[in-house]
Amino acid sequence: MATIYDVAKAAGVSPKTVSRVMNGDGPVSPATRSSVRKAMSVLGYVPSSAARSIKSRKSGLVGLITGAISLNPATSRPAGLPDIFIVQGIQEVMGKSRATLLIADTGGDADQVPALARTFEEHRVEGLIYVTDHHQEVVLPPIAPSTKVVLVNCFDRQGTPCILPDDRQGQFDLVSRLTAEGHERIGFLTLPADLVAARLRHEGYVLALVEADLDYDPNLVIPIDTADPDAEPELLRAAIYRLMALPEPPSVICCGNDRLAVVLYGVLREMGISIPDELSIAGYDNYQSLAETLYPTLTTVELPYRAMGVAAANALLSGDAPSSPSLIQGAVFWRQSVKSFYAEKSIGRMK
Amino acid sequence: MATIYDVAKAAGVSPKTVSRVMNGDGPVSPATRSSVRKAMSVLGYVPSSAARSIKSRKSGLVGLITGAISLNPATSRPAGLPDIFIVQGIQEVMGKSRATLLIADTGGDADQVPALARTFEEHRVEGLIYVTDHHQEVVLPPIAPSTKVVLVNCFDRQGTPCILPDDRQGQFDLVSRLTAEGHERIGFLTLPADLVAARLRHEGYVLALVEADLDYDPNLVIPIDTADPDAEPELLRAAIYRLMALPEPPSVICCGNDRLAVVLYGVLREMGISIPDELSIAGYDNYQSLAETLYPTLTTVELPYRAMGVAAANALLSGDAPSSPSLIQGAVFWRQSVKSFYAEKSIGRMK
DNA sequence: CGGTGTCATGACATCGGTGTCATAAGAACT
DNA sequence: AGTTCTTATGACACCGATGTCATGACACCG
Repeated sequence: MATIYDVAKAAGVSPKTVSRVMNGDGPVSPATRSSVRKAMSVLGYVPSSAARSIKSRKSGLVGLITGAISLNPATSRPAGLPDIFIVQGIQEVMGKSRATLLIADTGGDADQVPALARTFEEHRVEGLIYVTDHHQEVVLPPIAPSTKVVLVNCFDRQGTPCILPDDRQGQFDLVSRLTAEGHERIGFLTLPADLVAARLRHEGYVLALVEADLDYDPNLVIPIDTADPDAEPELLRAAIYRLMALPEPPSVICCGNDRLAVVLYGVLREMGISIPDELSIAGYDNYQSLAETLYPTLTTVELPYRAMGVAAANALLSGDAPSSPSLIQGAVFWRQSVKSFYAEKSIGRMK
Repeated sequence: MATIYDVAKAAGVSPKTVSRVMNGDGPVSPATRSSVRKAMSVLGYVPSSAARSIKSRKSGLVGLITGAISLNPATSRPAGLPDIFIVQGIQEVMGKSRATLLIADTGGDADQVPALARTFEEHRVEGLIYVTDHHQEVVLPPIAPSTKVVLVNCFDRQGTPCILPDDRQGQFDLVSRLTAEGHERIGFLTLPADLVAARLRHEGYVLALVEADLDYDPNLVIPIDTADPDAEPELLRAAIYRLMALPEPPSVICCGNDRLAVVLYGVLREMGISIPDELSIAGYDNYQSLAETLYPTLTTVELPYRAMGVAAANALLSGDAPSSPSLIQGAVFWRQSVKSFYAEKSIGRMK
């Protein structure tokens, strides 16, 4: 591969002059410039970013650590959501900047993270983004303090800047919308309580009930163990029996996430309960390929992954990473699976 | 950031000795070794890969150009398939090697490719993988001949090493399986003929008929224009009418891809035709999140994207990139949407 | 016409490592 | 004891770019 010296020799000038032509530094006469340009193209010269970054102390690289690529939910069942959208958001911003994105995938193994972070440090990345597949606490390996770090979908105890989905607000918005449509008995099939998202969404659920001046009935809230997907239909069936056997059964059921809602669709079909005429269903995540494909389409709350990625990349590039967690709002997507309770009642009367 | 000189000074040795400790080059006394190690950890020393690669001429980087991240089909409708699986396969192999993967996303804009390739050359990548979202011909920008290039899901006229799905064989296998199950009238809703995959799959279809000693009836083959997704249901409806109005209507319909099959499901539901009792359906791609979610689950041919990614990465790492296109086989996934024609007949008799 | 400023260019040092070769201290051998 | 071989280590140049400073050629100005 040709070097700057080869170009200089070919053009009959000094290496420094070639450098000037490339970077537009000092003044260069038009004649010299064109002969240098010619020499560069003849030799197929491409400057070495390694040599460059040695002096300038700037690599132009941003590192991204994720499991999103290997753990794409379409392949591996138990995985979380399409966190690949976070990567998309990051990419979208990085593509517009000068930075080159260095992506490392953990392959689902968190033990890989220190080694990957180390590799990034060797490449002198100017920023490091760490993305997890679900909202959780993490412990970062030691990283040079000069490297700016942004966490996405996770947080640590050191107060590293982080971008998080506003799960509490999301569930609050959904439930508020349900109450506004007349629903008063709102079932909630929550995710296991050890998940951060589950706790926050439950808080949002409670807050929305309070705001609507409705009582919180613990009988309406049933945690579903999602550890074993094969067991889910059975768990859901049992949960639905319990809910529908209540003196005042729910008119709508919120699922901890969209995937659970899909399974619930199947269970309800088997049980002969029609959605949304007999029971409305809502999910969480706006797992689009599910929510829009289902019949009826699923009302759900967006997990704003793409926006989170964008926020993370911007935080890194702008340099002023927020010191406190940055909560990103997700919109409620209102689709066919939820019917206004008023409508439901009137249809009931018309029968 | 600490340099090798800082470490040397702290340990009271020469930089070269520090280098020896890191790389296990020459002999180092145990005492010296431990004091160097200590100095390294105290200073938090991380060697600079830029400085290193200048002399060694090895960057340890592999570049990947793709649109898979930004063009994920779950977000943008008209896009192709989850080519992200190709990236997964590549990642899977790279993660096990020493190489670091540099990923650049075109954002769907092919004009970006030369610029991205250039950036990679500046980083002196040791290999370059170019992935497209569907089987097609491409034109590569000029790339230094020393850089090994592998194309995935695409090919060029220069005979650059490439990894392709064996579309012909895949369709052949599917149709052969159908004929083995007794189907003799096999409809085929093909993709537009300007797609490479469409041509190859059609060839496979014809070959399978020949092998089964069945006539090729052009009335059974209808190309569907997929340019405007909103128009698809109408096109499919018309196609189904035509097919079912034939003197001998098909007992099974092969769709150009799984997405088309999904739309067809909806159309058939509307038309009151049940799958697979009245008509069997097969797709192509094994777009898993669709094929397994649909009711009934969809029989289809796998587009072996992950395996293609693995093959590409291995070709690069092993160095002996195949000179001729490497065709990767995809398996037939036999699911509920196709019924044996014998079974169909017998049920018909039982009525 | 000499002094000053601008333009175009090059010499040289430097970034942070590594390859080459030299060298000093013992150990081993004659 | 002198020679040779090994072991442990350092001095120095070099990879390919860029920052600093110097220099020569003119142009401009009073």
